[in-house]
Amino acid sequence: MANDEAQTRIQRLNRARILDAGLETFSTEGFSGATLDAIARAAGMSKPNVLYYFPSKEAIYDAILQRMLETWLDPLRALDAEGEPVEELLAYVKRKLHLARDYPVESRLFAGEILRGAPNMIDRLSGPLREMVDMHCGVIRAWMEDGRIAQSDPHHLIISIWALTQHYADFEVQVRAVLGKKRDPWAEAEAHLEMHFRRVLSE
Amino acid sequence: MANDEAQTRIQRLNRARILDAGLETFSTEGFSGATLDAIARAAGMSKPNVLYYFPSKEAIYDAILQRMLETWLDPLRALDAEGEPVEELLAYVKRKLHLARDYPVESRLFAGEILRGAPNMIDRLSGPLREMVDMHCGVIRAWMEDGRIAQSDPHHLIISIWALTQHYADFEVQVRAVLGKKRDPWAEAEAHLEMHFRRVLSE
DNA sequence: GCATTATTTGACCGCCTGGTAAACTGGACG
DNA sequence: CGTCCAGTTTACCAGGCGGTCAAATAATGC
Repeated sequence: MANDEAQTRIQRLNRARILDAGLETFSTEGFSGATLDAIARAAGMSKPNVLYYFPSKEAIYDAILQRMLETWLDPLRALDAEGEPVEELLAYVKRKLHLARDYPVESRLFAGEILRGAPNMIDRLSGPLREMVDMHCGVIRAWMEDGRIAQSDPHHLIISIWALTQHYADFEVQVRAVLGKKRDPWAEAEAHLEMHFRRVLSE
Repeated sequence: MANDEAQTRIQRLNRARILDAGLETFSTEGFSGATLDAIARAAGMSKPNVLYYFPSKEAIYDAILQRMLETWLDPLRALDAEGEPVEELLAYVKRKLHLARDYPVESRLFAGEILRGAPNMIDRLSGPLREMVDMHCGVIRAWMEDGRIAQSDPHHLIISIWALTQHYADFEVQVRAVLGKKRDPWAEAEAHLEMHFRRVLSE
């Protein structure tokens, strides 16, 4: 038998196709609403073939969450302690907003999982994610103590960035409904958030 | 036959019990994940009895959404144009935050419906809700033109209030995971948001 | 009391679901 | 050619789903 690591070209391809199809399906239908048939159809293969690559529906879901957290959150790791604080944080907001804009599907899947109480993700939240946030908070707190940005709770500052950027992706229908059809939510959001956080951060 | 309006005491009671049970079930399981059996069990009656009061699962869901929007959003209608602008808006933030804190189930159901693209709510979003928001924006815009609060886009200001307050309810698991077990998200959120918006609104 | 109507339920149906078994395909290697 | 095996599919199953029906039970009006 092949060992764990060995994967043929076709295996990698089909696994990826299933994960892509599942991402789309789970994010729009929810975990219960998504059916294996729908995922298989979206992946362009038969249902048993899907189950040839993954042991169960939940295994697909878990694999999607894992892949997402590994790749999706990557641009958020950097927060340069040596940079100019305000510009550094505004760049962070911008990166996060673009992440939400360019990967709304991932954003919604993430939101859906958390809405349900994060049954398949809670350990990653209080593990890796929390460490990342705590690291950021260390940098931010230092900036605050040096008087380079306004004082506030670093954790809640991060939370507010996440809340505002995610909102434009997750609640896009509501945002569009409230703004009307002729406006461009994402462009406006970028301008508004820059000004918004400039005020929040300025001493 | 009884006309449309006539409802016996027991009808009102049981309809309400079903809506309460459905609210709980739908918000934690999602529309597809919630089963009529689960709703019936939560309401303390048999499944056919539930379907005696509502023609279908979706009818229950719609009725819940309607009741929710009518009662849940009520405290947000008021925005006194005669009051002191900053305090008026901070009071609005506080009301919205307490709404999220005291009715997290409603908040999550609302969020879940919007995540899915608001298939059963889109008309209410672009109708009544939008009118309410536009009204608020009128008051806010007047305040800005009088130079009583800082200039920004009123719609996005409202959106930012909604985003930040909803986030603490809808993403409560994540907030708790990031903050750690010993902290009190809601108390901290209230303090942080007051300071946050004071800065955003101050000239 | 009785008749009538409103409410409740157990039994049931057809459909769809996640998942399985076994057979089939096509290329690699001898 | 035949063997082998990763990859794929057809046929299928047991259980759960939303929903129906007819019969039983409680209220209600007289």
